[in-house]
Amino acid sequence: MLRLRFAPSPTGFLHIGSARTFIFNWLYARRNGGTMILRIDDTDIERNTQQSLDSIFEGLHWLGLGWDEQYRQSDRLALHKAAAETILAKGLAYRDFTPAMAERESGSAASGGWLFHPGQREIPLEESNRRAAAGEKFVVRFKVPREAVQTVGFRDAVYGDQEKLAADIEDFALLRSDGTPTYHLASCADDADLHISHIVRGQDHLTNTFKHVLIFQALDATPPTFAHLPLLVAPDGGKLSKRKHGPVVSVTTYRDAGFLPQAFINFLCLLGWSPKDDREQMSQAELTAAFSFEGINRSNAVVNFTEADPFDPKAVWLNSQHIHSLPLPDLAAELLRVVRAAGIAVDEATMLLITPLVRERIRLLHDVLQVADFFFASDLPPYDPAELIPKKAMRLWPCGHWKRPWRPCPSIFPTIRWKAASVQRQRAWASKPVRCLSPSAWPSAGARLRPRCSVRWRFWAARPRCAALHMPSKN
RNA sequence: GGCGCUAUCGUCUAACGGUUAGGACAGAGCCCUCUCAAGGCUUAAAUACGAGUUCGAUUCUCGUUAGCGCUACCA
Repeated sequence: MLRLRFAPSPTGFLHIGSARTFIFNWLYARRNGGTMILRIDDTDIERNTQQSLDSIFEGLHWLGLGWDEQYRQSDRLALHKAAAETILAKGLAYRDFTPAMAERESGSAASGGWLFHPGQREIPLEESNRRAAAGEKFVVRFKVPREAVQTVGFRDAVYGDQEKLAADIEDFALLRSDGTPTYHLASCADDADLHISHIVRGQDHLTNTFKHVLIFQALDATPPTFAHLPLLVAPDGGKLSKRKHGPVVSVTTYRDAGFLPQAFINFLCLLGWSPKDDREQMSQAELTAAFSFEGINRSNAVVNFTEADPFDPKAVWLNSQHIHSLPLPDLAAELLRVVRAAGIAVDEATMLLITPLVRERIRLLHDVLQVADFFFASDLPPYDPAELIPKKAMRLWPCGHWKRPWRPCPSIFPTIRWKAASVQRQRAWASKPVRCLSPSAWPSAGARLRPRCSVRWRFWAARPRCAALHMPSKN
């Protein structure tokens, strides 16, 4: 049974990178008939905010993809603690009584490469139990096996086989000194309990996965399939952060600027994933049908934006394409919502009349407020009548168009003109020098070429003439 | 510092080891056009660097460089 999960933590608004992770999880689940689970990873009580939680649900609801099951880690603390007890009882973890502050000083910065606190690993279980019962503060750490096990490995569906020396993995914490589980423990315990089959998440967790594999093994659970996604980064290659880049990294900003959710999803999918057949505009059904881990790229993708132009131009273009292909009544309904939200009273019938007039002029839904403002104004600003084209200068042509009389009607003349142009173009192509026609001009002259190569070369040499034949016709 | 991951036009990306390195966005030009769009056509623009394997490397291997990630009682 296929079970996928998206596990955001409510420590900030819904980030576009998180949204993409959700979308990829969802696409894989829907593509293969799996179950989509939303799990709120709220183990960090101090940083959680209700506002963040609201932002996450707001964003996810706008995307409109939905999920099948929903959990909250804070409801499952007993499970996490039980998991920690199990690992401790097996002798695969130990209590570390080092005070929290001392660690910072003697930690990674000074020695460079910190693995564990000396002496803590070897404390006998009886002494450990006694000190814990006496009320001494401790952290439960995973006892990374460094003698028996040489390497930890797993196969990533995107990055391939991964292996790491156990000697390079530090003894990470499972339980904090206040008894609450850390992310690593809570996440793995829940993934095992919920029978998650595929973990699709950001590449920032790639090196954490070695730790997670160890936890899964300690819990006698088979590790799920992992698929890590390349990260979304800012134009300077750095991390996308709200503090540095403002609201452009929040999903709700795109909603409020007039993006269509399907266009936004389309855009995010094209960042780090490709259908490999040059398709750009894709519907939700097409995306679902085409999605696979093989199409996922391995390098980080830049989201292009500037202060003057806060949205990636490609996202805006995709949005305009989705607007063009949206049925008129649907688009009218969307625009009506936007216009009414701006405090303008319009009825549906009027909006339906305005929509075809603005459809090709708007790239974001909110552009309608500028492009069609004169429809909503009760009195127009003053203008120079000389700028207007007098009606009598126009003439109704047989084809049904209003045109100036001295200009030919487009449906009568262009056929001939286009033909002329086409002939000219063909001549231009024919006169263009075609390289590599003779074998002596082939690269590495004299080298033995396989037969199929020469077939290819002939095809390429013949291409210009084919191109002339495939010139699009006017109608 | 240690460990890991990555590297194709400005950006997103394509290319069984054999292509004139393809497409899209953004840019430039032309056409269409009463305007603005939309659309059509054209154009400029890339395999980070250095070795190796091979008849042949964007593709495989190694090194260098650069970027990113992890290295928390954050997630």
